[in-house]
Amino acid sequence: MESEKVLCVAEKPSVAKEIAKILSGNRFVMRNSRINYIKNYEFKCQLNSKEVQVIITSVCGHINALDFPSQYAKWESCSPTVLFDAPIIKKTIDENAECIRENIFNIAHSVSHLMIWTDCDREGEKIGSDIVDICRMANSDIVVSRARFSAIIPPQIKQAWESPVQLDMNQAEAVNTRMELDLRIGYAFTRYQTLGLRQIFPELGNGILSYGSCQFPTLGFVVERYKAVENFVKEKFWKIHVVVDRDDTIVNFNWDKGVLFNVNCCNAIYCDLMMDQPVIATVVEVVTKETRKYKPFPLTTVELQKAGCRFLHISSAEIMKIAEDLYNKGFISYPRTETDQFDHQFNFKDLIQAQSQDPRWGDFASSLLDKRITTRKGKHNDQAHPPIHPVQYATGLTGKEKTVYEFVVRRFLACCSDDAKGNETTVKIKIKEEYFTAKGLVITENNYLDVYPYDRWSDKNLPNFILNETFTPKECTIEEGETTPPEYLTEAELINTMDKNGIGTDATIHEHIKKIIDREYVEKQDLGNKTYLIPSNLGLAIVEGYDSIGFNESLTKPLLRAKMEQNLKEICEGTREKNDVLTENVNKYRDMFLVTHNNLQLLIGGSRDVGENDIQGTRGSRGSRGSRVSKRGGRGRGSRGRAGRGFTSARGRGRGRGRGRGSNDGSYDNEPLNID
DNA sequence: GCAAGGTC
Repeated sequence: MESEKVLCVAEKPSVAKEIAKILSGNRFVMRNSRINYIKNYEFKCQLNSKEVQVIITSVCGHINALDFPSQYAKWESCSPTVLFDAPIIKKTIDENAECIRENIFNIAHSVSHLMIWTDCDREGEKIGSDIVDICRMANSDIVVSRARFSAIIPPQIKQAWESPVQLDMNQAEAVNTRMELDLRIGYAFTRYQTLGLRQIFPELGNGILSYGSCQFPTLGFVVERYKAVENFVKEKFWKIHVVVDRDDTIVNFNWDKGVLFNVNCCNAIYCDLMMDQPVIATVVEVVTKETRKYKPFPLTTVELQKAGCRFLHISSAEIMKIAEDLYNKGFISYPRTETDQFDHQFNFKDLIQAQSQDPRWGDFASSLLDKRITTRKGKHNDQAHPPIHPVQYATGLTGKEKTVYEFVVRRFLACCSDDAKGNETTVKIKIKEEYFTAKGLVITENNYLDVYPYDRWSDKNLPNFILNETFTPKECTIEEGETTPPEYLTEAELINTMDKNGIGTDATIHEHIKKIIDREYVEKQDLGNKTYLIPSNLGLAIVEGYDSIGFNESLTKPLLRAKMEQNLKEICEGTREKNDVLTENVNKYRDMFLVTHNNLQLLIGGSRDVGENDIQGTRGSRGSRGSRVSKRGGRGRGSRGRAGRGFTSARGRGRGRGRGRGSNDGSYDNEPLNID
């Protein structure tokens, strides 16, 4: 009797290949599909002490997407509000996805079992459920199971093969919900904002003013920091500073009280200290203890992007492109991972060995080979991918690829090394009743710092002080200072903030940042030797406009997305139904849409005398920064006095044919939008 | 032409 056939489908080609290698012991037949990067791997394998025939293939991320039926495709075909309730259709993403579907469909005819090997996360369950649908269409009797693995290494994969579980349909439903909400809300607000603002500012041309539940909070973070800088009010402070000259070394002692914001208070203390001359300081504490500079955590996508901006001066979008290229060439591991801990069975030695031939870090790598490797363990594990690490020694790389590969290797070797160690000495002195402290550092072991130049730690020389000795300081002065404003947001900080607030995923954070730049809501500016993200007039005006409407839950803050995420989690946990969450969220956003529409004057001009001051008018002082609209020329005069027109739909009132009602009397007629 | 999420 012919043995049973099992079809295994992974989320991406590289995983299909790895699983095939592991389960077949590298003895498989590889067949092409109609897409050159999708391969089918065939071999025989034991399952429950029976021999089965296995075919492993993959999809390439999502197969299906949601869309509105074609009659809604034209922006003017309906009022944007209709999109909150319009029917939605499921379709194959593109022609490639169609070929991938066909490949699976054809194989499914001839197999009895289907095993899903997509990533073990929410999106993976959804992709898996789409694969099941395809296979059931071909073969309604197919027996379905799901492999659950926490890393693509032999023991985990073998374990997953032998003890499969069932797909988690709750998670798939959560993703279906997310897809539908993102589509409805994103399209409705985007069309509304775009068509409406184009009416008011024709110089926007064909520019799109998009709304998205991730891109708006991202923009919000940039604006929030910008305003914190602009609105910053300096405050003066005073402090007492002690300088000691010993053994030809100047030692600065910092006041334990830090700074005081009351000059009289500071003066009183200072006068008291200076009353008896000469001033006598007594050493009350000399302590030396071992200190460490911790080696880095294993590398995640978010950390790679932050490091790219900070150390390598490469934007997050570009570093992801480069990392994906390095991955596709087989030099580094999968670059989209949240995992910051290596599996305890991870094979470090072979990977370190491979690096030992390099003239730059080879000696360091060699020195690790006879040591026991321990790495720091972060708190994240996506159950699918290990931290980013080099998988092969690479030669012949140039430019930024070389830079990024070098970073990945050095980071990996740093993780495998030891913390840097040193001795920190603290000297505390007392003058009357005031205490002052100085610290020194002697580095005793560089360890990881030798291979990881991106971190800095340096010796700080401190001469000898003896407990209870007394001396007269060289100087004891009162100093005035003032608080300094925060800096504008850097891309690395933005990535961090998005990550912490759950805006976007490791694979999409950089896309959202790129999007708000492409939309000209935000621009990059070099100040000094750093690059900052600064909102354009347009970005600032939109955020201020929405914020001035005063929603309970701001469209430009992360909380709204967080609540949606919480609802999705409830679907995953089985405590809420998809339709329940859909209805609640669609209603919520529809309400916000209507409130927006009823407060157009606030959106387009804030509460600042709409009709007289347009957005440019209120932002005039910042015009020199080269905003979207001013760059396109003539926004100032051209749009002045037009803002009061309010949002109007393009339909029924073509551009330039407006009747101009409501433009100067502050009244708004919302009817023309046709939002019914 | 619009979203966010996968991935090549």
